[in-house]
Amino acid sequence: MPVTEDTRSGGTSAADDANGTPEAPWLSAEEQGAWRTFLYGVNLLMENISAALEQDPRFDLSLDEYEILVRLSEAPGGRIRMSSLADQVVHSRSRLTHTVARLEKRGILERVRCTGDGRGREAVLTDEGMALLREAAPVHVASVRSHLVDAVGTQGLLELGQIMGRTIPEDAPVTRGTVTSDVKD
Amino acid sequence: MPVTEDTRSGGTSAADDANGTPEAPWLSAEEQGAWRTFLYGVNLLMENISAALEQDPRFDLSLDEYEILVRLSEAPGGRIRMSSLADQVVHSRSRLTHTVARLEKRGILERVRCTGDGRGREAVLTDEGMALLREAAPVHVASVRSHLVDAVGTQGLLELGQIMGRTIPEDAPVTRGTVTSDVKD
DNA sequence: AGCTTGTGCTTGAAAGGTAAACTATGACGC
DNA sequence: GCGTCATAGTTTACCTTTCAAGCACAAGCT
Repeated sequence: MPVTEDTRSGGTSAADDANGTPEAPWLSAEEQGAWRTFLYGVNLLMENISAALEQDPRFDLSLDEYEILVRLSEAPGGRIRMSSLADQVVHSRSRLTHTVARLEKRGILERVRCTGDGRGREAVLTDEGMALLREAAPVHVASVRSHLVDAVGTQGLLELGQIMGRTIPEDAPVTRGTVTSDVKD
Repeated sequence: MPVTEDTRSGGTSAADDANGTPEAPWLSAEEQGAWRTFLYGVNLLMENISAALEQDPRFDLSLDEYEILVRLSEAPGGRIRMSSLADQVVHSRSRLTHTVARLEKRGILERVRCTGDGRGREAVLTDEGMALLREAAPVHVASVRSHLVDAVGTQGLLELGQIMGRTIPEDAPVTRGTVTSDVKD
């Protein structure tokens, strides 16, 4: 006896009837199925893509750590302020502090004071970090290809980016720039 | 100086030139942007949707725990074998053991021996668990609506499901059934 | 029966993540 | 310049996940 199932036939899931309660606007069976598939697919995809990077003994980088390196490598001067970096990779500040501390211990990046604002810190990619990233990048890209692009095609990937882009608020950090150029909707 | 950027103009990212090395078939700028947006969007979305459930003091359920309850509630007899459940929610066996142990301690489910195979265990949803799920479901659905469906529309959601479905292998557990019924591609 | 191998799940320690308190700096009012 | 408040990061304690054994039952062999 499913809990999250809508009984209304195919419908557009309108706001609920006019009694007082803020009644649950359930998802239609179709929506529900799509959401489940999406969630399962994303979980599996992330699992696979993380694994590709982690299992390679040359790196010892999680996908999250890799993302940090990528962001840094693309930033001017290879440096980004901690809080901004945290937002970009969607981590709590605390989590970023821990992760960056580990990476710093490995010599992959450094932390320096912000000039002009003594409170802030910037993470700066070291040459070793850059070298590691250069080694890891092809492996990562290959796994994105094999697990995602090969399955859904370039068009599918562009659509995924296009649609997910619509969930991202206007004032979100970075990313939105390169979203879509000439995808015909 | 970006590491993961393709220099070839707009291109279709063909397999590489004929020298020996398994050269990295980079992503085009478009693909790259889409992947980034997708990744960022998914991270943010999961963050938001988890938070909605976790912040409600009535439940104290992570999204992963919630997913476990949903799967159980939909299974015949409210029971699923541990390994199958692990696959369905994309957790390691160890992780599922720990999580289920915690849920069991809270009286939300029970673990019983499989009849016929003494090695296996089944997780069984208790009445309390079912009650909790019934309470939590509307909250979860509401957050999926507000963070995803309201942003991308029903059509967008169906497309997400459709496309992500293509990344899921044939022999994957469950989910694939309800993927799409009459989405025109 | 008695081994050996395989499978299903659990355990326990270490690594990683979360949440709340804490430190250090800057900003503002007076 | 001094008190208050806000902001940026870090620290600490606790909880969760991972990783590498480990235990229990099943299955096959001889």
